Amino acid sequence: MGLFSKTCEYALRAVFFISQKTSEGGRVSIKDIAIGIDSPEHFLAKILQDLSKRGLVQSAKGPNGGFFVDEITLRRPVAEIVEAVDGNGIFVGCALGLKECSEKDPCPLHNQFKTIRDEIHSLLRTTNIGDFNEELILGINSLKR
Amino acid sequence: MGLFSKTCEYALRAVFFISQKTSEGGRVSIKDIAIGIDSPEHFLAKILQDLSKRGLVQSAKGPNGGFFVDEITLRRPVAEIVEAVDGNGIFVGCALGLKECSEKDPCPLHNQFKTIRDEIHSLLRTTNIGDFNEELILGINSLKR
DNA sequence: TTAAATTAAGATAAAAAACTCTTTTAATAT
DNA sequence: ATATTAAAAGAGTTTTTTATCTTAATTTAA
Repeated sequence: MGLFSKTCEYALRAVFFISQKTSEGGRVSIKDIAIGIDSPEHFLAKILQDLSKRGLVQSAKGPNGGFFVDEITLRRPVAEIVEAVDGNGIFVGCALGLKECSEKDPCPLHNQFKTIRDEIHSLLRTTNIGDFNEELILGINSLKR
Repeated sequence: MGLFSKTCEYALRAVFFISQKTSEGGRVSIKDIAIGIDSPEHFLAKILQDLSKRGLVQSAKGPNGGFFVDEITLRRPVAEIVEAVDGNGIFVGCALGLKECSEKDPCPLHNQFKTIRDEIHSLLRTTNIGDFNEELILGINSLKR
């Protein structure tokens, strides 16, 4: 098991990909995204549909249509994608799955994991969707394999 | 989604529970463990069967039988339970699910998450199964709800 | 105004994870 | 020896996640 669900992994890779390809204008099709991030096309379509509804990517139908990200989206934090897909469990949940785990009534791992969760949260809140465009264009970062 | 699978959450809670109940001797039955950590009994039985094979808990059949942990197990790191159940993906995998993500060919989140993974790993390597016995007995820590 | 391109939506399928139930095996105590 | 207790093992079900396929709805351009 990874940190995120498979759906969320695809979502993140797809949004980074779209961001990189369209931050200067243009559109990119589901097909090209699926190839670009090595994901199942139809499954990805579903995921992007959902992100599109939430405004975490933009889309246009018809010829010359496709997905893209606008200025504002570029500056939204990566945390919003994770939260849209996987919920906030990774930021606030209990490591041992207890519903009522808290400062007051903690599980054995509560304090240690609180720190780690907070780090994950702040990391994802402070990095934005468009933050990797350059590295991706330069080929320093990878989104497939 | 939590950090660990549900199976792993049950495993951790169960082992902490058994440790607490038996570190001074005695046995505890699956039924009592299931009640004590609020988990499905038969499902937990499977999980403990597996942990028992791997020596991460001890078991005895028959009257006065049940599960327990011996001296050595008390001092084994919690990481071994996680690894036995969920594998090492949480310690070494890529946040975006890429197989070949590495220092050389990193995904956009590689460096940030490397740090976090390492923290999780070292946290779980340095805390041992028996480390919470006192807190559990005193009721400072909780394993259900 | 029609054909082509492209996402949206819906229905279904396959795989994995979570959970249940029944039978067998082993140990103990009487 | 036998009955009883408790885990081990096996088979099966349900739910969730992941993936596929088909059709509908929009948009554009000729």
